[in-house]
Order: sequence, then C-alpha cells, then structure tokens
Amino acid sequence: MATLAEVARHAGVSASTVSYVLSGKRSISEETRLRVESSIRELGYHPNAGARALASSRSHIIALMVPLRTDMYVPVMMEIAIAVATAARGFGHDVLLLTGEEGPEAVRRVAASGLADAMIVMDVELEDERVPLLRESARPSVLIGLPADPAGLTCVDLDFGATGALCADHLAQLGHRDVAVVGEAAAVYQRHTGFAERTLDGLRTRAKEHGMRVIHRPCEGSYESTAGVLARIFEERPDTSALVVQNEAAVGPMLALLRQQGRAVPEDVSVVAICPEQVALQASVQLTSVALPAQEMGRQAVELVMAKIEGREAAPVTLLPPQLTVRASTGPAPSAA
Amino acid sequence: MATLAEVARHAGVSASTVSYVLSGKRSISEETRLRVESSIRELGYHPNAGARALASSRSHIIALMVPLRTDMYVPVMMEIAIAVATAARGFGHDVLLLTGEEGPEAVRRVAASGLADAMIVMDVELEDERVPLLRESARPSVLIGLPADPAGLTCVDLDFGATGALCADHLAQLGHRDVAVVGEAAAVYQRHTGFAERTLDGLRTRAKEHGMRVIHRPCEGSYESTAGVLARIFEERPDTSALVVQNEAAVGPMLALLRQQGRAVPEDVSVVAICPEQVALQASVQLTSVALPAQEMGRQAVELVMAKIEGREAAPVTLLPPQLTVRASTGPAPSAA
DNA sequence: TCTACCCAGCGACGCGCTTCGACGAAAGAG
DNA sequence: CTCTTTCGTCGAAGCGCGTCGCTGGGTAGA
Repeated sequence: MATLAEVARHAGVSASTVSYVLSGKRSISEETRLRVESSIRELGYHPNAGARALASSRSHIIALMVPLRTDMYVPVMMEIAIAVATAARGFGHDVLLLTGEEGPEAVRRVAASGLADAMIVMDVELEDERVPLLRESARPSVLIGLPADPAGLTCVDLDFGATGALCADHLAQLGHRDVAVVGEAAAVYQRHTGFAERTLDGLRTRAKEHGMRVIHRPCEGSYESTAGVLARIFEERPDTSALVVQNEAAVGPMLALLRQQGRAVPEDVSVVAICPEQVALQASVQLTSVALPAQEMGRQAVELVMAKIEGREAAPVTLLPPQLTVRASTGPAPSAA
Repeated sequence: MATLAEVARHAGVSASTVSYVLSGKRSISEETRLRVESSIRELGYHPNAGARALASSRSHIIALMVPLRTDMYVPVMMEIAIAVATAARGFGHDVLLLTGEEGPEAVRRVAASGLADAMIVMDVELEDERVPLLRESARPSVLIGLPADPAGLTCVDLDFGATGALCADHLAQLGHRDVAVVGEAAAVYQRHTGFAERTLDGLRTRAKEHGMRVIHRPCEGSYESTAGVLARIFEERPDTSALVVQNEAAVGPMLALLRQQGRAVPEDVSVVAICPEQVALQASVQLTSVALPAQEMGRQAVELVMAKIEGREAAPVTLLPPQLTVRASTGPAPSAA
C-alpha cells in the first residue's frame, strides 16, 4: 500500500508538498501539482484513513443512528439511510451505521473516540434519552424528527402538523364531514414518536375549524388488524366518508377490505394516505397522498451536518412543507344518507 | 478528551501498561489492572479510533455495500443491514455503509485507505464487476449472495435452488399438476441476480421430476402489474392450481385479486410465498412460505468475515437450508375439472 | 541597487496508540 | 546458593499524515 512518502519520492518532492497538493491548503505550482497527481495515480495512492484522522482530528465519517424496531415503515428508513450515505459521499464523507441497540452509549462512544465527526439521529422520540447527550456533546449532530424541546439542536422533519392540516383541508373542500384516521401501531404512540402525534394534532385542529368530526384508531398494519380497525370505525361512525391512512403498511389491506365490503373508492369512501410516492402509485387505486420525502430529508440532514462540521451556522429547525397530490382515491362526499 | 497518557499518569503506570490492560495482550497484575480500569472509568476514557487504527493497522470497521436500487424488497435488505451492524458490535466492530452508487471504486477506496478491515457485499449479481476486485484484494470479504463463479470467495446465501425444490415438493405432494411462478421484477432477471434464477431452476428441475408443469412470469409487484400477470397466467394455463410467489411485494395484491376473482385460497388455488416470516403472517391468509432468513444471513456473514480477519479459515460457500412452514394458503389440488 | 514581499517547497514535529525489546524481581531447578 | 525462567512493567520507536515555521529565489516598488 503506497504512502505519502512514497508518492513524494516518486514525484521528486517532499512529503509536505504532496500533502498540500491533496488538501489545496497552500499554493503549489501547476507543474509540481501535475507531477504529483500523476504519481498518485500511477501508484494507486489512497491516503490512510487512520493516519489522516489522527493528524487532523477529522475522520470524515458521519455516524447515522437508525432505529432497531420494525414497527416503523422500514423502506422509508432505508431510503433516508441511502440518501444520507449518498449525500455524505458528495462531501467526501462516509457513513457509519449505528443501530439503536447500543442506545445512548453509542453516542458517547462515537463522540469520545473520534470515530465520527458528527452524528445524524433518526426516529427521534418526543422525550428521547439521546437528546441531552447530543446537546452537551462537542460534536455536531442533526436529528431527523423533532423532539419535544428542540432548543440547542438542529432538526429536520416533514412538517407533520401541516401535513395533517393539509389532509383536513382537502377533505373539507370535498364536503366530507366525518373523517377517520387509520393511525400508526399503538407502540408508536406509546413511545411518543413526534410525527405521529403532530400529524394527528394538525389534522384535528384544522378539522375542527372546518366543522369536521375526527376519530382516530391505531393500526398495526397487518390485514387482520386493519380489518378490525375498519370494522370499529364504521361501527362507531357509520357516516364516515373519508379515511386518512398514516400507517403505510395498512394501505394495501385497507383498499382490499373496502373493495370486499362493497365500498367504492372514492365514490363511497375517500382515502388520503401519508406515504412515499411509490406506495401511492403502486396501490390498486392511485392514491391521493402527502408524500414522505425520505430522500430530501436525508439530503438536508447531511447538508446541515456538514455546515456544522465546517463551523457555519445551521438553521435550528427545518420543516419541509408537505405536498398533497390529488389522485384517484378522493372525491366529493356522498350526499348525506 | 482523555488520552492514554493521561490515564497512565492518573493510575501511576506507564502508557504501555494501560495499553496492555486494554488489549490483554500481556499479563498484568490484578492490582494494576483494577487501578487502571478505575482510572479509565473515572476519566471517561475512550481510545482514539484514528490513533488506534494507525498504530495497529486495524480500524475495527467492516464495510457493508448495499444496493442502491429499489426494485429489491427493501425490508429484507434493511433487516440484513441491521443484523450485520448488531452482530459486528458483538465483535467490537462498527459498520460503514456504502451504497452501490460509487460502484467498484468504493471497493478500491476502502481497501486502500484502510478505512475498513473487511467488507460484506450484498445484492451480488451472477457476473458482478466487484467480484474480481474482491478476489484480488488483500482485505477479507464476504458476499451475501452467490456469483456465477464463487472460487476464491466466501459467500453466504439461502439455498435458493433447494428453496425452489422444496416448493415443488410441497405442491406435488398435494397433488398439484400446474404451477405458476409469480417472479421478481423483470429487471432483476436482466441483471442476472443469482437468487432469482437459482430458485427458478430448482423449482423447474424438481417439478419436472414430479411431472408438474411450470410457467414463470416476472412481476413488478404493483397491484396493476400483479393483476396483469395473474390474468395472463390463468389465460394461458386455466388449470393452474398453485402459485409460487417470489416477489414479496406481490403477495398482498395477489391475495386481493384472487379473492376478487372468486378464487378461494387454498380451495381453488394454493399459494406458496418465498418471503420474510412477517409478510407471511400479516397477509390476509396465513401463508405457507419458505422463510427468507435475513437476520441469520447477516449474522453468518459477520461471523465469517471475523474469522477471516482473525486469520482463521472460513467455509467458502455457506448455503442456509430453506425451511418451509405450512400454513393456511396451501391445500390439496382440486380434483380435475 | 536595495528593501519588501510573495511564492513554492522543505524539514521537523506531533497526533495517540501499539508493540518490541529490555529489565528488575520473584520463583523454580539443580 | 547459583542459574535460569517467568512475570509485570517500562521506555522508545514507529504507524502515516497534517501543519507550522522557515528559506531561497524571484518580482515589484522606491
């Protein structure tokens, strides 16, 4: 494995010159630069990561903490993770994958060992035990998600409050009066994941302004649980004419069940989903949906974290504006029974 | 941030002694060891990753290359990735996430820079361009998946040939004569991903022995494409009494479509899926399925890669035996029309 | 012509750790 | 009681790179 010194010898310059060619931190004559660069190529030189990290106290690594649980919609997590990795490479950084398993200890370990220069944390709960550690840590961090108290932190998230409101607006405009929310798994609410509660709040508040009634039922996402949730919804509120689906996993089963029950979408029941575009497009009915911009969130998180690494200011809270796309699953409310 | 030297001073010993306490590579008296350990705790010392990597030329990092594409069933990928990360931590290692985007160059970069001690590569194609690089590389690697020529490599995979055969056996035993395979997306075959072709081969071969007829149709997994595939299957082979579903995404749509068409499962049509247990259990009918042991594959890959890092021998090819679980979606073939 | 300055490049040091050889003390062999 | 081992510890030499301060030569201004 070639070293800096070998490249230097090969190019007939000193090691420091090669280093400056690589970093561009001092001016180098065109001629030398080209000679050094060709030596680098010829020897297939790649700087040693450890040595570079030691000397510069920068590892060029960003740690990404992903949740361990599987009650969240996994493809979204994966999409964010891949977007983070891709964006980080664009800044010459790599991504270290930390699972939630280690818990807050991972934060300490990675920060203290200098393994990573910064941290991106996903699946943040309202009262997350990692948050105090991040706040005190010397290393920059960015959260994907919004804790109850974001003071002193940098957060990126979809504006879930506005998302809920947007769904309410759309349904109100179509004349719906009774709306049911097919929510996330009960466990998601129990551990106070921010986005689920914020969506609900946003929707309820706006629905109230529109004079709509809202009921909400958690849903595990399996066919069986979805069937149970739907049954209870229509039992309790037979006039329900619109469903907002928060749990992407429930989308498929729900459409199947509605069809089976002879409820036409959107003639009898309108459906709005909060899900990735792909899910909305692959369903049996093209779904009116608010997109979950996973890639965008990953990209933004990386940009913010890079800004902080480089000592620039970063906006404390970035809420991405939701976008509702009208497709075939929503229509005017059926005239009252 | 505390350093080794500070711990040494605090404990009244030399730096090398602290190092040996940490690594256990030389004997240390009980007394000194305890004193050093308490100093470590008191100072909150974590060894600097860069320095350690430089001095020992071991980064304690394993690189994991995941595919960029989204035409594979993503949750399986994610489950493997998390299993790899978790298992690696058990060996005191961390996982670096590389996306396919950088392509083979990533292999070179990571190997040459000493960023990672070893590599685990997912989504291997039959003729994968990363394979020659891995074979020549000085660093250990393990593939999840099986290329056409696994010579000189270490691979872990589900035995997809046996998986196909197992499905054939089960259906033959139930008296089915006409079987249709709802396959992966066409793109998966086009790039010659091993598992898809092997499953099909295994199934076809065994089916022939049982005197069953098999047709195979690729399926993108969306509701629409699944509908198209099903229609063509029953048009071409009206006597089809059993479906083997290879593309997990198609499971939900398919069951919905069968119900809609008035085909009862398993009375009219039996269904066998190759999918994670969770998918089989959450469907509208509990599915007879061959499990995709994502966690097991991740775990095994890490164990093999650790063996190679430590200079031990590793079995060249590990094929996990498939397990078919009979549930509610398969039954005796309907007596001939 | 002399000073002031900038440009290119060099040498040396240090980042924090691992590891090798050495050494004194204690223990066992003859 | 001496000679060899073994044990526990230390000091020093790097690992490969980044960075600081310095220098020799060239340029420009006075």
